[in-house]
Order: sequence, then structure tokens, then C-alpha cells
Amino acid sequence: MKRRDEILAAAAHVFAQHGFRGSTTRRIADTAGVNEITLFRQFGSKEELIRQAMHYCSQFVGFTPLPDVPVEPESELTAWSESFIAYLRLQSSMIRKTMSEIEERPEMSEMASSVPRQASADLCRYLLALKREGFITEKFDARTAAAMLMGSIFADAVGRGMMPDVYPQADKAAHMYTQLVLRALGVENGSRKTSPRQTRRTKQLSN
Amino acid sequence: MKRRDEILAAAAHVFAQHGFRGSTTRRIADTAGVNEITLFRQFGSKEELIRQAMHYCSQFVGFTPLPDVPVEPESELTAWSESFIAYLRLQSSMIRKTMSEIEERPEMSEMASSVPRQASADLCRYLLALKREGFITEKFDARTAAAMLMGSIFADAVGRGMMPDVYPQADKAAHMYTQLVLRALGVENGSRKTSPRQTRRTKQLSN
DNA sequence: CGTGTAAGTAAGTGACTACTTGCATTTTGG
DNA sequence: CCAAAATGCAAGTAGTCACTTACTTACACG
Repeated sequence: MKRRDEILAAAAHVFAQHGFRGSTTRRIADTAGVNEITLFRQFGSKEELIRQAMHYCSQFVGFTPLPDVPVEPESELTAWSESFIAYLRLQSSMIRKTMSEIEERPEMSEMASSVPRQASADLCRYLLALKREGFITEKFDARTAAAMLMGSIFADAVGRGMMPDVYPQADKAAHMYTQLVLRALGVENGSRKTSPRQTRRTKQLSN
Repeated sequence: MKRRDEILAAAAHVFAQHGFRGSTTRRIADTAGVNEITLFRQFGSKEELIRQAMHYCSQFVGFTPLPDVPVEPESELTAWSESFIAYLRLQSSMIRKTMSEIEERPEMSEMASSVPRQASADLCRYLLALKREGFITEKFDARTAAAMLMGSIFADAVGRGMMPDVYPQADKAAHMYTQLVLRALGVENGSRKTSPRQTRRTKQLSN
């Protein structure tokens, strides 16, 4: 129970610092403050331990949700971007290690990719909602725009440690990326260019 | 000589696939088709071998240059983005490995960061030239815009293998990212909003 | 021909790795 | 309070790792 969680947290921490090969069972045991043998009795093997450690970590993910019906695009999207960048920065070491082991341990990377995959889907849905609600009139590809915003945030979170001088001020970065993307889509100050299209959802609400 | 380069190329290849810890001297020797001892006689240690292998790789970098004086922003910047994404895609395995070892081998990551650092500086200079030449009237932060374009390209190159469905069509991606950034900056179809400012350079030319 | 240099072969070193066994000790739950 | 489960300790196994030593072979050059 509690011991188990301590071990999993320690394993995740060691993995984030040293990667799979560098996460020796001795190092994990020392970090967790338990005997090395306990790891094998509880989890069977190092591979299974680290697998469960990564699953354990994925419990604590949670972003500021994007509303189904946009009202103030800039503030809503900025809040989402802020929570996304905060998460990526917190997990940047783990992300780098996981990404570098796609070739050798694909199942683990697959697990790790579920978070950004979900985030991408949410963001795409929101961008399409912006169009539906009349905030965007120009033609645009939601997937490309989503990839740009998420890519900018991802590169910032992962690369800033290595080259801090090529990125904008840390605490304003998410906001600035969001603003630029919205400008690219032609969204300004929350003003609608056309009235919202009727959808199933809004119909139901207006009845 | 020739042998030396073969070994360096093999070391780089093995490193890109398995990372530092996974690059055993045996594996590198087998890949290069030489005896394991030769590595130590030529390079002294595994660490020195891999360091030199990475330096060896950095010879072959080269992007489509951005002109000092922009004429057709979209085509010029797209060409640059294409060459940048092509390079990152080619090196994506190596990049992932290098990034995951910042904590344990910072000097190597520092070496690797020189390429994107230079690229960022070039891109910033070009964006400022766009402003100077009257393609951009709106206020914008060059570093943020550069970070966005490069971040999008970087995330695409590094992440597409893991989740191909969240990115736009591979061969059009660089172009689409470039277009979106230019739209965010208010650059359209190469039309100038104001006449170019006189700079030292243009003055000299007009004399 | 002789000599120096780069390469190969064989064997081995000590340190570290994941993982196991046997037994003593502590913690926990009914 | 007692049995059962969890944990710790000591020792060890078989394998891999980077790296070394001692000796032999192949080839270039004067």
C-alpha cells in the first residue's frame, strides 16, 4: 500500500533522472529506502516495476478544461496552455527519457503518448468550436493549428533547460504562444465575426 | 583516416539507436567491422569516442540560407523551414538520445544545442528584416515568433514517429507551420504595408 | 630488406548488473 | 496474542561492462 507507492514514486524519480538502463535496482531501492530484494518480491522484475511506476505517475495528470462552448477564447485557451506547459515542465525529465527509448521500449512510449494525444483531441475540438461559434471566419486546419500551439509549448518545456536564451520569458511564454496562434486564426479580442451556427447542443439548450 | 571515419559513423549510428549506456564498445566495434581493441587504441575511452562521433556528425549540417533582404517571405521562409525539418527528421533519433542525457552528460548536450541556437538567431534576424522591409506593421516579439516556428517543427520531427495522427501531412507540414506564423505576423502574399526603412546596408547599395 | 605503424587475437581484470536462495526479523490483522 | 504476511540481511550466481596486457600479423615506406 503505502510502501508500494513510495517505491513507485522512487522508481519514477530515478527513471526520470537516469533512464531505463541507468535505473539500477540498487539505486531505486536506495532512493526508496528499502531493501533491493523488496523490489523483486513486490514487482517481479525491474521492467515490471518501471512499467507500473509510469502508470502510477499518469494518475496525477489534469489540465484546466476547455469549455465546449467558447466565450472568451484568449483567456480560456491561455488557461489551458498554462496548465499544459506547467505539466510538461514538471515532467520534462521523464518525457525526455521516455522519448529517447521509443526504439527499445515502444510499449512504454505508447503509454506516455496518451496524454498529449488526448490534449490534442481536446484542443482540436475547441478550435472547431471557435469556428462554429463565429470567432473564426478564415479557412484553417484545426490539426495544424493544434500541432503548432502544442508543439511550441512542448519545445519550450523540453528545450528551455538546454538553451534558455532562445525562448521568451518563462512565465509569459504560454500566453504569448496562445496569442500568436489566435492571431494566426484571425481571432481578436473575443469579438465574433458571424453569429454562432445552430448545433444539436445549442438547439437543445434553447428549447 | 578512412578507418577512423568509419568508426565514428558507426559510433554515431549506434548511439542514435541505443543512447550512451546502450552503446557498448562491443556493439560499436561490430557495427564498424573492427576489433573492439581498436576503439580504445584510437580514442582512449568510450566517452571520448562518442564525443568525437558527435562532433563528426556536426560537420554535415547545412540549411537553406535566409536572405539578408527578404523579397518573397513565404517562399523564402518555407524553404528554410523545409531544410530545417528535413535535418531534424534525419537526426531525430540522435536528438532524442542527446536530449535525454542532459542531466548525466551536459557537455554533449551543449554541443548539440549549437545548431538550433544558430538557427534561432538566423530566424530572428530574418523576422526583424521582414519588419524593416515593411512586410510587417504589427507589433511582435521576434524571439517568440521564432520559438513558435522552430518549436512546431521540432515537435513535429521528434513526435511524429510516436503519434503520427496529431500532425498534419508530413510533406506539407513545414509549409503549413510557416504559413500560420506569417499569418500571425500579418504577412500576406508578399505585399508590403510600408516602404522599406533605410538601413546602413540599403544606403550603401543606393549610393 | 628492415622498420615503424596500425590492426588483429587471446585472455583476463575488477566492477557492476538483475535476480535468487535461505533464514531471521518486523509488522499487521483477526 | 498469535499466525501470516511483509521486510531485512548475507551470500551468491551468471552475465555484461569498459578496459588492459602480451603477443602476432599486415602493410607502407625508404
